[in-house]
Amino acid sequence: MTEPGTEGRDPEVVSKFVEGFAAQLVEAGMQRMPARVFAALLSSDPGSLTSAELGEQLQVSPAAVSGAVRYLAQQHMVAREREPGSRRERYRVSSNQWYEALTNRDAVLKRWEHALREGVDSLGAQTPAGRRLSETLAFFEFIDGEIARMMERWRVHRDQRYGADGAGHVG
Amino acid sequence: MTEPGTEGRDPEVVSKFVEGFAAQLVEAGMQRMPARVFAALLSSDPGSLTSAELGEQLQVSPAAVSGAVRYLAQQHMVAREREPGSRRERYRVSSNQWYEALTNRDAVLKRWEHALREGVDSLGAQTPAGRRLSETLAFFEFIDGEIARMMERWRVHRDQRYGADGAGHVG
DNA sequence: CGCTATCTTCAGAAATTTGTGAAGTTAAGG
DNA sequence: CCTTAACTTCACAAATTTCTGAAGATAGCG
Repeated sequence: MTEPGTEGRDPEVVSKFVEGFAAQLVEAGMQRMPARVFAALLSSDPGSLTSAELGEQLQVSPAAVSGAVRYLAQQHMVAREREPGSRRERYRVSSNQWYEALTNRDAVLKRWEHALREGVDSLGAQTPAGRRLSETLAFFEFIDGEIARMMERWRVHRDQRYGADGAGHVG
Repeated sequence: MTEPGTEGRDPEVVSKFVEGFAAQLVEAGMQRMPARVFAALLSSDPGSLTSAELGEQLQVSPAAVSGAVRYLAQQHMVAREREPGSRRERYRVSSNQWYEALTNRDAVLKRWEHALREGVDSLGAQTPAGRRLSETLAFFEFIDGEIARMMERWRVHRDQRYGADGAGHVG
């Protein structure tokens, strides 16, 4: 029987999930390497891996890992942490990671809204096109506010389920 | 010589919005040509253009328009309509289009959820990794339900703003 | 101080994606 | 039916993206 540590897992089973889930992310628009790295981290037992471990598991160069991790960090999809007393770095995900990423997603929405406002101004608020842009803008503004409230509800929901202090959940 | 749908408008102003907004969509992960076509439709006065009009405005071949429109139709981002008494086709957007597209987005979420469930099963629900996947799955299931209710609230909000029968808004 | 483990950057090869011209298909109109 | 306008498909060329190996930078450790 296998220990509940990283060592006792069937690498092929893990790899099958990693590649399958990554493929779904790719299909939804994510770049391939970031998707694979994220899936690998998500399905690791400690929730974090080093650059070397990622490179070995995914069979890619350190450079590829470096690029993917930089991208993921920018998107708030992974946290980088320095291992104390070592020059190694660990890349970490939590089960909460999508919440974090989505929360920081509204920067994109804000830019869309800005572009739409410019469009309304330059095409004329009274033109048919201007009105369409304006209504589209209203939708995004609505969504914007809703997402914030939705995330707050998720926090409550999760705390009820896993405990308000986070004890007993994976992190 | 003004094109239908661009009468009295400064093509350069229109183009500036189209390319700017398309660039934002591209940055968020959308393919370039679909993004440009969508932006062009959104900022047209009639809310619809023919293949030829799109090709001319964006300076691309009919083949490129065809490909972009097929993609957009699959994503529920444009509607195709046959012009009666003509062999021409019109591609249409409404200010409501993002609502439509987002509503149909949950097919993606469902596939993610499916992949995560497989992961929980194959890695073991009692392992740390399995628990993390399980909690991630719970988040998506929560989001799933929330989005449906959010869209219903948008419908109500929009009807209050523009009238329940849709009169007076751009379509 | 060097030594070396570790990550990052960079130029270029390889793979993928994207857009074109041309041929193919479909259907309106005579 | 035949012609022809209009969209679609396809093979290929061009542009872009992605990944690698190698060189470079950084920082712990002796």
